[in-house]
Formats: sequence, structure tokens, C-alpha cells
Amino acid sequence: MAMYTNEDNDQFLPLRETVYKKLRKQILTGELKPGERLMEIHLANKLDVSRTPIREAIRELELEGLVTIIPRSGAQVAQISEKELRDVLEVRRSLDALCSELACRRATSTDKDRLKKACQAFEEATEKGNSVAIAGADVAFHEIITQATENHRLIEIVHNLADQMYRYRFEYIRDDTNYGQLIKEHRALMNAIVDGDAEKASGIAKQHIDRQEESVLRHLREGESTQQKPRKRRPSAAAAPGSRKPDQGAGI
Amino acid sequence: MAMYTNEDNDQFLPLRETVYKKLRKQILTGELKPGERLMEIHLANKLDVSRTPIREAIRELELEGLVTIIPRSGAQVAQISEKELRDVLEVRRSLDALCSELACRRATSTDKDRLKKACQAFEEATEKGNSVAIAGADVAFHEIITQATENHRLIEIVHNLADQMYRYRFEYIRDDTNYGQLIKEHRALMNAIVDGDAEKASGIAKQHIDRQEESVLRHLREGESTQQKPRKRRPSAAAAPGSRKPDQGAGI
DNA sequence: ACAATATAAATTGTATACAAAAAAGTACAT
DNA sequence: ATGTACTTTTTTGTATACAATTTATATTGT
Repeated sequence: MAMYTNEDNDQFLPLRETVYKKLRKQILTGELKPGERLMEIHLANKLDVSRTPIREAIRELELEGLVTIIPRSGAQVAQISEKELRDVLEVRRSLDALCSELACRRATSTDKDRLKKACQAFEEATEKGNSVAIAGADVAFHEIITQATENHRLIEIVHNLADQMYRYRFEYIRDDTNYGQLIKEHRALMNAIVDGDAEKASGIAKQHIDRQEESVLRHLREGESTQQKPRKRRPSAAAAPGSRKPDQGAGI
Repeated sequence: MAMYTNEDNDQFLPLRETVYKKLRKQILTGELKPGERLMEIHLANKLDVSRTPIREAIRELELEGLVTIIPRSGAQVAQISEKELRDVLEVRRSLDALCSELACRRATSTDKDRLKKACQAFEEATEKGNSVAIAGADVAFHEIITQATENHRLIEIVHNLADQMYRYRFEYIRDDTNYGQLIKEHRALMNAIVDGDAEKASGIAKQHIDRQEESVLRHLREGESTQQKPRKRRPSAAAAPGSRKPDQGAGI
């Protein structure tokens, strides 16, 4: 066992955090596939820590929506249904529009410069044709806009929503055999923000997501191969019907 | 309190969940004040469980934004600054607008009926003048709209944002010595949804939040009395500058 | 007095033990 | 073969022990 040997590894962070990061990455990259079970002892052995930090990491991931916990049964990598993906995108559509609007109002001149560069970089990446690079450039471009909002809560939520779909990013990129439309949208969005035209920027952002939705959903329907079947469980008196969380709203 | 929780069936739930609910309620109602420390052993004794479920509950609350964890130092009830409140409201503004739009498209006729009744009930509550009842009726009204969207992710996020401000709901309600404007807005929103006029509904929802922002912020500035001062901690090499979470966006 | 430093106390982080529940496996009857 | 009761194995839920770290307190030197 590792004991308290800091092992020189990543940092002085609590184990819980490093475990959290590792699992998270594996889920996002698809190394851990949807439906795959996350068993505490197994993971503890594999990562050479005790069950405690594993448990805590899994619970963090659950609240993030990347993991589903079935009480007294265990955790599994969250299945994402078409409906759920659609829900996520519906929210993203609205929030990406908000990001763009806010960016129009709040982007500094250096923000705008970086946006121009990122836009350029994306175009160059598409010419080279490397999927990883293209996806990276796309993320970088949008990230500048997101950060320009200066609204940390918004940034957090947008990131979270993006994470839910991270697994599909390559399909999405690979889908567009010609990136002409994508480039056009990026340019238009960039210009709108530079000009401070919130109305326009908002509209483009929405369109942008709509296009994404189309291609991601198409791919989801085609390749269902990677997902594992969800485990069924014996009926139990305690099992609440339906919702995965209290979802107890306390609206103001 | 309002809260759509099925109380009492906690018997079969894991302790972690019941602890989570208890702490959550205490934070939202203000029984645990912002800045107050959450110490594991202390809470464990008080609630008569071991530290383990306490820890897990606290971590859930952290991801929800109701608790702040300082590594190796402990957890405290989240302080909410004016900037953060503003950020929350900025997102809510956008999402409440989205809720209203979606409600226009998706509300069933029974939804609409219930909305009318809830609107009516709110008016009656204002006449009676009981703050608790008014706040409850307000929540109920908005909850119908939220649920009508049929978008579970959206519902979850909106609830979470609402929770962040739950502590201020009474100030907000009490502030409006005459509820005329509030009633007018509710009625207008209700009518827009019944008519399916998404554009109009969206606009009203935004105004509604703007009004809230105004009065909540005013009250926040006045009564800073209840908040405890945050503990300061020794500088540490591990302490990351700024952000409380990796926040590593993986945008698509 | 005041600051710096050493010492003690409190508190969190992690590992581990054990009980409770669920899942998987097995034998048996039909 | 199929279904059913029973047993075993696996896995989670909770409690607890101990190490590591931080916070509080006392002590000392100036």
C-alpha cells in the first residue's frame, strides 16, 4: 500500500483529488465506457490507494453527472441517452448565447486579439486535417469567449455541460468533411464580438450549437456499439422511482 | 419549508443522504450561517453518526456550491459575495428566460391550468401578508414553469442556482411593501405562457429577475451582520491561485 | 508589551475492519 | 430445459484507528 508517501507524484493535493482527476479523464476520454462499473476495491487496488479517496472521488463525479450511483449496488459511468444529450444541448444553446452576449460587452482588447488569433489557428488546424488539433483549436476558441464573460458561475456550468459531451467531440469534428461552414461561423462570431454586436453574436452562437446537435445526434444514433448495457437490479422497497437525485428546488 | 422533498422515508436511505439533507436544510434556512465552520467530529457527535457519512455529505454540498472546503483545514458554509450573487443572477436570468420559452412550447393544458391556479394563489397569499406563505406561493408558481420545460438538466441547474439564493428569499419578499408589480409580472408571464408567446414570456422573465437582483443586492449591502468573517490560512505551496476547482473545460 | 518560536490540541486525510445488502452461483424439483 | 429456493461471493455502507497537518496556546527573548 502507498501509505502516506507523497510519492513525489503530481502534487501535495489530497489523494481524493488526484483520483478524481484520473477517473474524470478516463471517463471523458472514453477509456472508461458508459455503463462500465466503478468498483471501489478494484479501483483502490489499481490506483494503489484505499477505498476512502475512491469513494469520495466517485461521489464528486456523480454530482457532476459523469457517474451514476445506485444505492447499495454501486456506481457506473453515466449512460447518456439521446434525450439527455438533447437536454444538455438545449441548455448549452442558451448559455453559449449568453456567453457571446457578455463577451460582446466585456471582452477587453487583448481578449479580442486572442480571439482573432484563435480563429486563425482554427482555420490553420482544419487545413492540416489533424482531428486532435482541430478539436483543440475549437475548444480554445470557445474558451476565450467563455472566459471573457468574467462570470465564474457561468464558466463553471458551461464547462460542466461541455464535459458531458466530451466523448463525442471527435465524431463531431470528423463529421464535417468540409469545415467551410464551421470556419464561417467562427469568423462571424469573432467579428460580432469584436464589433460588440451582442444580438448578432447570440444568434450565431445558437446556430452553432444547432449544427452541433444535428451531427452529434446523428452519430449517437449510428454507433451505439461502445455503450455497455445497464445492469438491472432486483426490485426493492427503498428504490425511488425515476429521479436520480432529490432535485429539491428551493426557488426564490 | 417549501422544498419538494419526501420527508421521513429516510429510513432506507444511506446515512450520507439523510445527513446531506439535514445540513443542506440548515444552510438554506440560515440556521448554519455563511462562514460557519463545519467540523466533522462535532457534526458526527451531534447527528450521532460516524465521520464517514458527514464527510461525504459535506463533499456533496461543496460541489453544489453551498460549502467551501479548504484542503487540510476544513469546510465552512459558503460565503456569498455580491459579485457571486450577481453572477448567479446573470445565469438565472438567461435560464429563467429559457424556461419560460420552453414552457410556452411544451406546457400541457393541465400545466396551464395549474399555472393559473398558482398565480391566483400567489395573489391571495400577498393579501394575507404572511411572508412564508408568499415565498412558498412564489416558488410554487415558478416551479410549474420550470417543470413544464421537461428538461431535467435545466431543471436541476435552475434549482441549484435558486438554492444559492434561498437564504435571501425573505428579504426579497419582505422588501416589496406593495406586491402590485410582482403580481402584475406573474400575471403577464402566466398569460404569455398560456398564449404560447415565447418572445413575450422570455422578456418578462428577464425583467422579473432584474427586479429581484435589485432588491436582493440592496438588502445584501445593508445587512452584512449575519455573516461571519472567513478564516484566513497560512500561505501554502499547494494552494492554487484563484479558482476553487480544476474547472478544466473540455468544450466540444 | 510584542514578536518569534516551540509545544500542545484540534482537525482533517487515509487506511482498514466489519456488518448489511446485493449479485452470482448452485442444487434441486418440476 | 426452466424456474425456484438456498448458499456463497462480491460489494457497498459505516465506524473507527492512526498519521499528517493545521490551528491554538504557551514560552521565551528582545
